Amino acid sequence: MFTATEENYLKALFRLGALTEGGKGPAGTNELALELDIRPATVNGMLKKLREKGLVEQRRYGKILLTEAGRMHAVEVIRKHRLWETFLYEKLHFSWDEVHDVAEQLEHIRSVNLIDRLEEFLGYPSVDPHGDPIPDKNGRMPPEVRRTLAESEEGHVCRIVGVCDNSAEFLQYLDRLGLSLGLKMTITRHIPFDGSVELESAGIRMIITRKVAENLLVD
Amino acid sequence: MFTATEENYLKALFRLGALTEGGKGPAGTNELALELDIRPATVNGMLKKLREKGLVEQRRYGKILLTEAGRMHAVEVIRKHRLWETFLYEKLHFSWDEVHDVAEQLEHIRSVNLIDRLEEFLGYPSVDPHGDPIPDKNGRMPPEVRRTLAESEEGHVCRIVGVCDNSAEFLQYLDRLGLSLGLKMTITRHIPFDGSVELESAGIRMIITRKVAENLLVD
DNA sequence: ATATTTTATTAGGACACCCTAACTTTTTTT
DNA sequence: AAAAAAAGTTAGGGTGTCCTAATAAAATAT
Repeated sequence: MFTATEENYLKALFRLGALTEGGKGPAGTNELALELDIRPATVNGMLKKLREKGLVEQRRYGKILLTEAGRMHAVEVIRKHRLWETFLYEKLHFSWDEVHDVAEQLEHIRSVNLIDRLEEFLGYPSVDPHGDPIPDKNGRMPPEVRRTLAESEEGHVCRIVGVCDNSAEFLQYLDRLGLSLGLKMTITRHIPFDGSVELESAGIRMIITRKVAENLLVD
Repeated sequence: MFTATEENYLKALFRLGALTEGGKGPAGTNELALELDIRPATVNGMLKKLREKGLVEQRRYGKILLTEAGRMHAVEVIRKHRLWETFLYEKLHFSWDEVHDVAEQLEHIRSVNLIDRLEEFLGYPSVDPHGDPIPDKNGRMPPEVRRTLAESEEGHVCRIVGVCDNSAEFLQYLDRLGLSLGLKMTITRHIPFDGSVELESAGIRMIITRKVAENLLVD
């Protein structure tokens, strides 16, 4: 049906919010090229193909929008990616920052049954190891409740459910801080001076910077 | 390192026994083309590339031999294929005849850790769902004890551990006969007239043809 | 409103992998 | 040993995905 390359274009467009409703609004050729790390001229050619396949709408010199078919398939690929990430993390004990690159390959495996059976095997998870929601087989995203640690109230007991920044740099830094997915903690204090957050977890007290707090999602 | 296409060529050569020691001996361009369902002219070009990469040895108009590097990589791909097949069969409950096509894609996923972690997760299996041995991470095949049902002695109690013929046609036929991997049975009688084998399993008596018996591996 | 900058597109080329048709070399048959 | 058959190779194309360089259109700044 679709090549791995085409799927990557759709996924990137979805990430950029190339949807009519909500999101950051429609994307342009250059923006997409930047996201994919592919030259605009190449992207331009590929967009022609995606238009002809009815996955994308775009007028000459105009912005790019995913069609309903395009959006559906993008979500399908995202679903595969997140389920594979969950598998790698939970079953094969990959670390938080290792899962992405492998999932990037696994998401393109074509099989009628594979992904639904994987989902069943994993026990129908609703979020991946980064805390991102996993769409169901009909393309529906579970309702997302994203509150960052920075927004959480003092005295609140919560659990890390995800991150905003998915870079290996950030994820490795979290590991060094001893912060990992699922970690339960108490927010001891918000420090007004620089926005740092003081918290306590497993008897250990620590202070994390505002920037880290803003990139940690909690329940 | 290697493309999926190159890996498929190496795998096919290994299957054809393009090794100095043992096997069916070296393969030719046409034979390889037939195995891969690719035209000889195309195969010829690809062989040039594999020669330049040091994976294959071949003189003009001569037979093809895998080099040590070529053999090692072929075995690595076979290892991946068989471990994925085991995963699909045991964990995701794919049927015997469904696993191959998906494993054919999964075997090309590139990752330093993935396959070793998968192997650990599966508990270091020594054979795949078809009864074929799974090479270890150093490329060594476990000793293969392949006895077919046709060669088994009367009165012997054994278990189906694999098949010789991997075609979907055969595997589906086995399903219809109620024969599946791991099935325990007693060989009641060898019928000299046509080579049929009478057996008993879970209180049910059945007769299978010589051809089927020759394609069933037992322990 | 014109000049500048940004964005989109076209033109022309490269590489991987596949094809058919024609040709050459080797092997087999007679 | 010559003819026929089989196996291997070369020539010339096609598609998919990428590139750089040049050009055209749109958006922004002056």
